[in-house]
Amino acid sequence: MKIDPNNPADLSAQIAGAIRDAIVAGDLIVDARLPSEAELSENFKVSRPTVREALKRLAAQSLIRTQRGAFGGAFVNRLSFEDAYNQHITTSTLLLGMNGVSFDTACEARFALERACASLSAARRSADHLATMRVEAVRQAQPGLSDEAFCASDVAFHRALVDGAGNPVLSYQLAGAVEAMQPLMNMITFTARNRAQIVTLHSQIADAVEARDGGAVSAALTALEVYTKTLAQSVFAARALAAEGTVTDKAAR
Amino acid sequence: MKIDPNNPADLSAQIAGAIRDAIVAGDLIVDARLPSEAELSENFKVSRPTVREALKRLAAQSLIRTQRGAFGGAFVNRLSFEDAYNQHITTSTLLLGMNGVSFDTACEARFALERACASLSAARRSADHLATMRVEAVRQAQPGLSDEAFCASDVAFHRALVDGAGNPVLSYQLAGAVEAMQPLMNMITFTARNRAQIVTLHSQIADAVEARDGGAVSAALTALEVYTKTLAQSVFAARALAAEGTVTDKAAR
DNA sequence: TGCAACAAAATGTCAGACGTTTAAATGTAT
DNA sequence: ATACATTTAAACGTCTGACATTTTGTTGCA
Repeated sequence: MKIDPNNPADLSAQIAGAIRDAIVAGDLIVDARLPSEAELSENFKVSRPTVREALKRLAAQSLIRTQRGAFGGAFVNRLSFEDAYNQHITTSTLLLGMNGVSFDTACEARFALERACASLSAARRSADHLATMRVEAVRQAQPGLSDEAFCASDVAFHRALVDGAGNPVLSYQLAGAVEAMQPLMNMITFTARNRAQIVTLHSQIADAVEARDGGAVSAALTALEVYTKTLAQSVFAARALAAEGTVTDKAAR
Repeated sequence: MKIDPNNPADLSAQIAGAIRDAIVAGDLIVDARLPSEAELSENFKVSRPTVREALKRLAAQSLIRTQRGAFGGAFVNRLSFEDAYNQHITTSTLLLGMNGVSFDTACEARFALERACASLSAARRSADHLATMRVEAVRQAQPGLSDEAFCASDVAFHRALVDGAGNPVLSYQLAGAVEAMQPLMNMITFTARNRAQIVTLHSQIADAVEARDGGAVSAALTALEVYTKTLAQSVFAARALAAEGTVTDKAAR
């Protein structure tokens, strides 16, 4: 694991890679303590700042944690579901935002994945999950809600649906799809009628979950997907038209 | 964005967080150049090594890239699907490996997500995707294959199925679920009969995809899920029994 | 025995320096 | 004036050495 080709570039990246490989391969188990920075710098024949940069890279991925003081040091971190959630959400959000992913594509992926949870959630959801869904649906029906708060509640609703499946791996995977959509959803201005329609569909979903009818959950999700897409389409079309108008206005001057 | 509380801990983490927020919020767009390390260290009132540690954290998440030389520096990186794949796979693999996730839980999540792609892939797959699935199924039927190679081919097969849906967001999300299962699958020793059964189910899936019958794909996936679970169960049971035997042997001495 | 002071180990941070890479600016020759 | 070679400067990559801070363990005293 001490292998370090002498030349090409970025020693800290090479060192981080070597340690990461050791962790993934299981050579370094959870809570194992890495050698101190001074020892690492000696082993790898590099300076301490270089070692530190490598360790920071690993810390950024939650692969290690550091502890100060005597008998402190860097320890292999147990990657918690929460850390993984957050990383996944950040990555997914940036991926959608930076690659010109269309609303339809993201929407399709999100609802396809959510339907994957439908029958499991219908079968296993606890009373808590159902209650959360009901609470969020009520919140969404309140008139004074800002668009951002509406979207946040939407995420919470779907989160409860997904968590109802009782499979943390599924929840983790879905977190990226559901939460990463929020910036795209926030671009939409919802009219009162839009919201009412969405709340109706949410209530249908909750009803189906309450009845433990996976098929109905799936169908309601599909209806919501279709409605969301048409809604987005009309909003974007209106916006494009407005932009066109602005251009025309400018040209007319 | 220059805000930096004076005290608590880990300046480099705070700086990395501030820059990351600026990127996620869109204040720093793709390919924008960050100030030089010297300028950043002046702005944040910290030393250059500290700034560098912060930048390495961001580089570890593929949020920035650095370029040497005049007019070089740190630039906001366009997060590619490939970078995101790899990060997601690493995170997912560690998450499963470190948290005692049961085989059944991971398996359930994987197949639930894969079924989410079934109808889309049946409808949209190209001839290439189908051909890849056929090739991998043939490869899996060859006798001399090692268990690792068999599992790798399994991943390639399912990868083609998922990619057939033609939705890169879906492919990205699924990559974590499918590839992260491989270490768990590698723990299973497949008999010739096991493999034959799996190849049969893979062929059924390919047939259904060829016929563009999403329902049949979904059903075959479910059959494969059930078979995989029973297979794993028997393998683990046999292994537990063997361990028990060893203990008994030792006790008998 | 119990508590306080001290020592040691480790990370966190800083300052300054040198090497290397790269692109732009400059200069020279055709 | 253009083309090419040279110089220059900006920036990152790395190193050395030092100090600050935090935490733990141990010693010493009451």
